[in-house]
Parts: sequence; C-alpha cells; structure tokens
Amino acid sequence: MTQKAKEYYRDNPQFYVAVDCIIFAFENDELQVLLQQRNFEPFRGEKTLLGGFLQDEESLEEAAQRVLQFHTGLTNIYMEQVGTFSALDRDPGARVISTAYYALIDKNLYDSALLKEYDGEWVSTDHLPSIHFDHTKMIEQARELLRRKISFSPVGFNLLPPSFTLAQLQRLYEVILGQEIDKRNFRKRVSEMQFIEKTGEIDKVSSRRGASLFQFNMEKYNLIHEFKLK
Amino acid sequence: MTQKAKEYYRDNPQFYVAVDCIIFAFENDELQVLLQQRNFEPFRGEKTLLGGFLQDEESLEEAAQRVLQFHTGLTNIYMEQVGTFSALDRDPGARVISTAYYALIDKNLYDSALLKEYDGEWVSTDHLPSIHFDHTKMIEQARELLRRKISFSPVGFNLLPPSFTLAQLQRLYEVILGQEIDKRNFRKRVSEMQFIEKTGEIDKVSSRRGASLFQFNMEKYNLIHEFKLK
DNA sequence: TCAAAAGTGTTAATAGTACACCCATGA
DNA sequence: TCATGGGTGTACTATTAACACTTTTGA
Repeated sequence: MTQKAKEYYRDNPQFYVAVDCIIFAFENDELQVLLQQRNFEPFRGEKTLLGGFLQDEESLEEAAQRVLQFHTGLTNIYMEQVGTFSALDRDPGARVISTAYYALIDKNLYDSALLKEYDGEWVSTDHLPSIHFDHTKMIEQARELLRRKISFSPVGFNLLPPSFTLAQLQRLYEVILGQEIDKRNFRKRVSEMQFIEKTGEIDKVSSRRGASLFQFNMEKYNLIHEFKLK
Repeated sequence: MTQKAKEYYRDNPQFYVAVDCIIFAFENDELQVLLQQRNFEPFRGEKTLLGGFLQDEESLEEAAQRVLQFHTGLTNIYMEQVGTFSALDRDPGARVISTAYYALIDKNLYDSALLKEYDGEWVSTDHLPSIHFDHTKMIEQARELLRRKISFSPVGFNLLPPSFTLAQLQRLYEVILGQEIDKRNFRKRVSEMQFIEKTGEIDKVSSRRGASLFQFNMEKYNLIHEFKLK
C-alpha cells in the first residue's frame, strides 16, 4: 500500500465494535427473550442483552453466532441483523458501536445449565423489565422485524420443536403478530402449504383427544417457495 | 470507572467504522444512484459509493448526513439504515466495518457543481457498472428495502419535486416496484389518499394538454396515517 | 358424563384487477 | 387536423373474513 493509502485510514479514529443478540424463544404462549442479570462491571446489577465485542478475525455475523453459542450451546441458528446502534452516550464506559442480531431458537434444545453461569433469565417480550443501554429499543426493533418477516417467510418454525401441533403453530403466530387468528381460516391456509406435513404421530400431552403432529419440510418449501400464513 | 470495567473494554480490538451512502434520485424514468469515480488511493480508478469514516463525536446517522451534505449540499434528507457489512476481506487496505444508509433526494435541489470536485456520476440502478468492495450488494439491499418501504409508507415523494404530476408519481412507482401499474387503478388509489392534493397549478411542460400538479401534504398524512399505493 | 381441545366448509364482504374511450392542446 | 399525453368508471375475479357444531378421550 502506498503512503497516501495508509494515511487514508490512519487519520481516522477506531472504535470498539460489539454485537448484541436478541435471542427469542417461544414458551407458555409467550415470545421470550434471553437477558443477563449482570453481576460484574461495568453496569453491575443491570439487565442487558447477551453481547460481546467483535474480534479481529471474525465478521459481525460470526461474532453473533459465537455469542449465541457461548450462552446457549447452539450453533447454526437462524439469525438476522436488526441494525447498528451508535449513539454517543449509548455506553457511558466507552464509545461502542453495536450491531444487534435476533436469533430464533427452540427452547427444548438449548443448554439451560449455562444460564446459571452468567445469570441468564428468560423474560416475556410483553412485559419487558427495565433494561440497560439502548437494549429495549433493540428488542422492540427485532420484534417488529420478526413480525414482518414471519408473514411471508417460514422462519417461525425455528421457534418450535421439529414436530408441533397446529394449535401450537397458531398460537405462535398469534403471539408474534399480536392478534387472534380464526382457527378454521388458519388451518385452511396451513393445508395449502404442502411443506407443512403431518408426521403421522399424535401428541397426547396437550389434549385428551390428541392432536396430529406436523413438521416443516424445508426441501419441499425450497421447491415451492411461496409462503403465507396470515 | 473501576479497573475491572476499564479492562472490559481495553482487552478488545478496535476498528475503523465507516458509512456508505446509497444516494437515490429519480430522473428520466430511472432510479439512479450517485457513485464516485475514484482518482485517489486506495482503489484509484474504481467506482464506489460515497462514504466516509465515522468520527469521534458523531453517530452513524450523523456521519451519513455529513457525507451526504458534503457530496450534494443537502441537509435534513430522508435516510434509512440498510445494514452493516463486516466481511474480513471487504476492504483489503484495512479492516473496516461499514454501515450503509440510503438517502432519497430531489435531483432538482442538489448542488450538481459538487460532482466535478469528486468525480461523481449518476448511474441507473438497472444497469449498474462494476463497483468496488461490497457496494453492489449494498445498493441491491437498499433498492429492495426501498421497494418494500414505498408500498406502505409515503417515502417516494422525497424523490420528486414538491409538486408533481400523477404520471410522474406513477412512473416512480413503476420503476421502483419494477412492474407496470394500471393508470386508472393507480389514480383511483391516489384519489383515496386525501393527503395527495391538487395544487391548482397545471404543468405545461410534460404534455400539450397540461397535467394537474399535486403535492404531498405531510400534516394531513400524519393525521390519517394510512397509506397504500399499489 | 362432562370438560377440554381437535377438527372441519360455506357464505359474505372486501380488495384487487382488467379494460377503452374521450379530452385538450400545440405543432 | 392530428399526435400526444391527460383524464375518467364499471364489471369481474380473487382473496380474506366471519361464523358453529361434532368428535374424542381421560379424569
């Protein structure tokens, strides 16, 4: 590189760059998000999202996956970038630019033993506690992005176990969209989506009568590539 | 801050942070974007978006507005964050994390004399030339974001002069959505949006007969807050 | 036997799409 | 007078929304 080119960069300041993960899960008819009750400085005693600093040899996406794996044990998880937050006062300890990602996990699969190690806790997105930094805004933006996405893309299945009842799927949509859905209309639409298929198994836990279990068939979806549930 | 808290930051690397602006304008029935033909290092001879490095006392949004003002003379312009790009090899000169913003400007208002100073040039988004870095991806993502946004939010007016004909407005939508729109259906929908109002003036430039000029009334829109053109 | 959730079709309302001709004007 | 773009309404189609009862089973 020429001297000129070096100066092009060198004359500019550098910043800490972080990622914050909005880890969503679905349980008890609630969309939940994983927070950390910090027992270390800075911001001891505050609740925050799970985050980490970007390192030299990774992209933001990789950093977010790393943070996610560290806190849940999960890899190869569906994530989407929410946005980058850069207000001057967003972190009083230092100037930190932070990119938020949301992740959708199946709460049955993550390593819940890890929670104790970092004081993790699941909270409902309907009644968020007081959260530090601009993390509340990140969660709200992520929730809104998810709301839009779920209407025309089959990402919701990431929040459910591999097989699920239609009642579960409907409640997931109702919770994320924030509106009730007519049961018959919903089931009609599901039956039109040929990539949501009966497994043949019956779930006897949720009701006396038992409900058919369904699964999302990714291969079929990729062939059809048309999606709309509500 | 305690020693512990200081270390929390200090053990992590820092990065150059940049903004890249996708400056859109509408002319000749084309959605155009402003590029720079670089005649300086690094990457002399390449075409790039207009960008700049984040400075200590500004947010990313402010940096993007600064870059925009420097290259167009315009302030208080509609901008939206597109996303943040962080691939390890995206800038071979140094590790740079870059956040893209798109801006919508009225090409009649910007200072075109500035173009000469930095070798700026407008290109159609339909036939993008070869562009350096990941800037092509940024433009495509911005275009897609704009496409979605324009269907349910009145941002398109930022690309038009304060008063415009319905033919102009329709062509803007056709170009951004990439599909033809039926004239009568389009005008029907416009007439339902009471915040798109006749100015009473007639434009005699575009046709012999003359076409009514319309304007977007932001105050009325804010009261009604319902929008859909196609 | 009954409470609780599963499962199932039809009709009405709304929204979206297709379509063709006359008008006013300047060259 | 004619070429050019401006302006207008109706009928059809597709999509979405509303709605109620029967089934199964374990407690």
